[in-house]
Amino acid sequence: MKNKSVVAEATQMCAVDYAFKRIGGKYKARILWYLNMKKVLRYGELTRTLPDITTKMLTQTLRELEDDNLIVRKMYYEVPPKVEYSLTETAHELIPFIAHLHNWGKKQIEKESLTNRIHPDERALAVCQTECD
Amino acid sequence: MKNKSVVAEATQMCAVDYAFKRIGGKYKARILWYLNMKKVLRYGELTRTLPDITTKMLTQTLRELEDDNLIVRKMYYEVPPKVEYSLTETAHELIPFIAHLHNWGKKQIEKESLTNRIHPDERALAVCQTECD
DNA sequence: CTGGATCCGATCTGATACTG
DNA sequence: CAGTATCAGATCGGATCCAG
Repeated sequence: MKNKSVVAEATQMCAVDYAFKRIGGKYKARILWYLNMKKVLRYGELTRTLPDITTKMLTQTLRELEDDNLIVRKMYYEVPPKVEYSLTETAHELIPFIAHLHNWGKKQIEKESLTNRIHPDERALAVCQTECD
Repeated sequence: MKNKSVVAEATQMCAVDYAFKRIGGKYKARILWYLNMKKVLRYGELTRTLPDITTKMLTQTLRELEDDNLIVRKMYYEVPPKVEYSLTETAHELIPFIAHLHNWGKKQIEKESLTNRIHPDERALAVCQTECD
């Protein structure tokens, strides 16, 4: 049951390293990014927003983000259950970074499309660009 | 011998995800960060700058960064051998974000030191802060 | 609807020994 | 000095089934 929270075992490492450990999971940055755009998302919405994630990974990632104080989990005791996730203030401070990273990534992807004769309109990007932008 | 370069298999993913794949390795951001500070580093210098890395990981990481066009490897055919690593232009565009991440990480670490009664002067941070700042 | 639990292969990381 | 090679351990990620 031990989540691998990074907080509370910090220190002894470079701040850059630390930061990456905290948001460097396979889906963490994306989840933060989406949460920033939509402000609030329910579990099911996240599942649909990240079509490639399994429930296990989503739950696990959300727990780690929560333990690391980057997201807030708000439960409504109803039937059927309802849970909402949103960013913490700490996470908000990270958004500019993720935004820049996103722009940089987009630029690089476009650059590759040109040099590798991959047509940008090949449907590949379409899925996510609509989500990201 | 296949290095796991991210370039050329891009697309089909979110730009944030893509960017993270490219600089998200365990040591990648740190190496870029140090290279930015020192401009040029030799293999041995990198080994000393990242005291916890093994030669295998260092070599592997450097190769991936090189394949992904983030660092330049310059060999001097001398005895003893000499190799210098430096950032590419593309990588330079990334530095502001890493700096941002670095500041965020530092802030969080300090915050933790307060709440978790870990004394900041416990030698833990000393090693790296002198390198990072 | 929002997860938890388990099993298992893939991937990543490290320790150690060796080399031009 | 700047790596390479090999083996093994650790961690990650996914599939599947189950539950309040």
